Amino acid sequence: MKFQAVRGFKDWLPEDFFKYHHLMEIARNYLIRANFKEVKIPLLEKTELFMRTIGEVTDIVQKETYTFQDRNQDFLTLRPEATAGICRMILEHGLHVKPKPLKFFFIGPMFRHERPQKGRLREFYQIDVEFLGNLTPYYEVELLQIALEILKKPSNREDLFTLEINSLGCRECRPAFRDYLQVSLESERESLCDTCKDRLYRNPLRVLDCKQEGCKEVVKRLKPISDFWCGSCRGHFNILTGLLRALDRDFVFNPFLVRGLDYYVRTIFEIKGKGLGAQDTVCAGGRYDYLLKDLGGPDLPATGFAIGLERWALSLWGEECPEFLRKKLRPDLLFIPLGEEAKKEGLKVVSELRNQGLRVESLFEDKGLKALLREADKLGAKQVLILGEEELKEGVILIKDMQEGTQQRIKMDKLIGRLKKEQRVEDLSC
RNA sequence: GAGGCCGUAGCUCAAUGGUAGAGCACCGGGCUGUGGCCCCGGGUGUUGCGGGUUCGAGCCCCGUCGGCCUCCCCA
Repeated sequence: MKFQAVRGFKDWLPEDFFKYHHLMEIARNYLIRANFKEVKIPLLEKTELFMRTIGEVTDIVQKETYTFQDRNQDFLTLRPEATAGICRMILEHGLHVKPKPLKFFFIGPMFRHERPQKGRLREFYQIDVEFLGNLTPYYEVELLQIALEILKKPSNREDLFTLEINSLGCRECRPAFRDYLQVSLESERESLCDTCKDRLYRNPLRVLDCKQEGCKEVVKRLKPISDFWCGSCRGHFNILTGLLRALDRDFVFNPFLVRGLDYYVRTIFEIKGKGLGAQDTVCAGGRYDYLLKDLGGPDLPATGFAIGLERWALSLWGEECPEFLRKKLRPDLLFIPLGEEAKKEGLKVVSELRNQGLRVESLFEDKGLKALLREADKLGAKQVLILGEEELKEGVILIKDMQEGTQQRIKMDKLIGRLKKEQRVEDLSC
């Protein structure tokens, strides 16, 4: 084969499409019910936007973006996440003056140049949800509930997902923790891995997230970030977790949870899926209270999360396409004409049936009825319409139920009424 | 970006360094007015690609591309 898809980029075959579309629709419907508004942002932004928001020294910006110069020599970057673009959109269109809270969601592909493995692609879809406004813990818990409800909806199983939560503190209290980290890590510098030695100066919080044994040992002896929370952050977090408990929502307080994007402050969280291997974060998010202001906008607290579509599907069904979705690949009706006249008439019939909302496949083949029925069987058609010379003459058509094996002849002009009554054409989209 | 394992037909997988195979799928026929079953026939292939070693390479070596796993990072 001469050409193959670019590494880490995947085709969606029909089974995949049904799978992903099904999940996107579940998320979309749920978010609309919570009165979030769907938006679309461009695939590309000026590179500068991502450097300013995600952070210049983050891994994402330093080594994972698809960045290039266009014909005007402008530096452009394929979006590695959606929050930056949404904030830009809000400010560019002055949406921040509209009544609060602002609630948006966006579904689309993101791009990161990482080494592909299970659950990690270079082009992957995110369901991105953003909430901007006067952020009380109630709103935050509401948002967490939305994430959890969406994730469990397709399977109705909550046990597939676990919520981990932490607070990074605000701009008042985080510097103290950062200083403490730097000082105490400095004294144990020799036990740290090379990347962490580097992180010590550039982004010490990330050492907390390191998986190297040596670093983990050091981290274990540190005081948790919660010791440094200011009164306001502490109070906020306690109310939030209290609400979760009152709602019987399971969660794990993980004081070592950090995020890879610099704009996060205060509450952050990850939802991990089962059976996913190393890449098990299905959903992640948190607050970015200062982001809008840093971009020259108003002081507007905000929070959001993103669900990784492919990972979500993996956690639910593995690589498989579940039977209930596979079924939807099959046509309800298959039209089989016999002879040239029947084919001509058939063009009218199938068109009319489709206009009435029925899902119809046609087989304009020069084969015998036996062969055509065999095709019908392979296609999994529920019912077959047979139109031959005899039927044409009499103005009738045959309806054969493939499962029952029964067959009826019916007047052409009564066909549509009859089918509409019988067939409950549900959601044809997916 | 680093390390390990892997790459044979559309799919799942065989083949001691000695003529590339099986099952499923697919195509044609038995079968031009009634499917599922059955029977017959067909291998559909640049063994990922490019070099090298060898009388001879799917097998050994090097490179490369791709996949999986781990690190890293995150959705």
